[in-house]
Amino acid sequence: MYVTIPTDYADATPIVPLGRRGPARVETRLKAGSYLYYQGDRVEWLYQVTSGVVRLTRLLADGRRQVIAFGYPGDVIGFPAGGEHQSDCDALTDARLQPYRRSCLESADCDPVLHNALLQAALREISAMQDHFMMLGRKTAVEKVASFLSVLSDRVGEDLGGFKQLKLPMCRSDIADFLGLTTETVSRTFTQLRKSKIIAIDSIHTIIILRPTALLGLSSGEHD
Amino acid sequence: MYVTIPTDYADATPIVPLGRRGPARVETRLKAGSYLYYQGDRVEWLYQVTSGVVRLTRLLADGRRQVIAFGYPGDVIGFPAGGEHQSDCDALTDARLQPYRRSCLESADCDPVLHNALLQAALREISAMQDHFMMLGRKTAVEKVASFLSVLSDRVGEDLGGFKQLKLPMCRSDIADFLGLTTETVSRTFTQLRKSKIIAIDSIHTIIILRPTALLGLSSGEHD
DNA sequence: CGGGTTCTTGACTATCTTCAACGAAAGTGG
DNA sequence: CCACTTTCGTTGAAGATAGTCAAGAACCCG
Repeated sequence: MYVTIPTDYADATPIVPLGRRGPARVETRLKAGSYLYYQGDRVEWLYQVTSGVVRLTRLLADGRRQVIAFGYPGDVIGFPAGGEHQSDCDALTDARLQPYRRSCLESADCDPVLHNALLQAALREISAMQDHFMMLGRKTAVEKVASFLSVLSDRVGEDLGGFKQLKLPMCRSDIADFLGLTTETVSRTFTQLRKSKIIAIDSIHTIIILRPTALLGLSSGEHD
Repeated sequence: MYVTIPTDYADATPIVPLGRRGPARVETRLKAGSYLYYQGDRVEWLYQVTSGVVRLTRLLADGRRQVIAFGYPGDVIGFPAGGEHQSDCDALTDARLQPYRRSCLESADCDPVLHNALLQAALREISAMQDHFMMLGRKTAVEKVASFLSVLSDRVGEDLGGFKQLKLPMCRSDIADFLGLTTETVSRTFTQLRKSKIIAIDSIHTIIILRPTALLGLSSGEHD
């Protein structure tokens, strides 16, 4: 998932219809912290996250890291290029994933409906990544963090007596590497949002959105 | 094209085999400055650039702009999401483009070879965009500009008695909006590279790469 | 309870942006 | 064809945003 400006996630995350013809599908289970694949691995499978959260990362030679995306339920991950995985993937929480053969994306032979669903997922991915370009290239720290929280709370926030509660399974440095910031800046920005009563920090990994409209405003450049 | 770290463009830009079965294909001609499509337009066609250079852009409400990509010969542009174009596209130079029906991407019925070629182009696009994330999120101004020039000269530089000459059809603000910088910073970085004898600026839109290895070094974080 | 990791905060710094001015290049109309 | 205007690129000075370095607090896990 590319957390940018809110989009219609009802559209964005249809549950892919399962192919009827393939061999029996076994859901993959992944423990928190374990890797699903590494950059350079040959791609045999794509996956749709069915529960839990995974993290896609890339490394630069000198250790700088970019978190490419977080994979939430409904997201399809593992699109190949040149037959190889383009990032590392590991689990932030225990996760379950539905695997699909790479061949189902690359040819319609095995199941036309599934083929098309995977293709549409790839096209949505391209569009979402374009949004993320704007985020990385043109937004300030506050705008980035506000966008991040805003989109996540729309997508996976839990209603909590008028407010929305948001669990963040990733650590601050993951958020930083996703948004192109440092952990310190992320932390300071959280504090700033807390002090202006836009969010409350229930625990390090649990945020409560007090004023969603204000948060949304900040995410697109309104001041204060 | 996403100008990031050099990749193997021999692989990256195969000329898509033309479908044999479709109706006669007419090449689209586009004059410099004219638009091919706008964000929100319904997608009828994808295009492969056959000559010239096009520019894909997105705008934020307050006028901030992100150049998503430059389309050079071989690049496929116009991937749809939700049936709509996700960016504006206009021509930086007179350009010719080979159109392909959107249906050829979305179904293998019309021409399986073409369908697969377009699909592979979409997958390469995803991978290239991931590289560009690293560029936007984690690189300094010098690294960004050096990467930009390095990749472009590999891909479209012309040999010139030992050196490589590079024509830049885009203006400084296009480069800035592509790299997530300001025009002033781009301009200053060009000057800096010129003063360290790594490039020469023949005219505003013509660069000569004097020390490609040094440029490549800068693009991945070597100092000086 | 203790040790290690993660998060927060502070002080300082660097990089990049902003604002402004000027020169060069390109487009326009007489 | 030339003067005029406009746009684009470069440069300088000043300022702001985010990064770096460092220390302490909070949290987690055995």
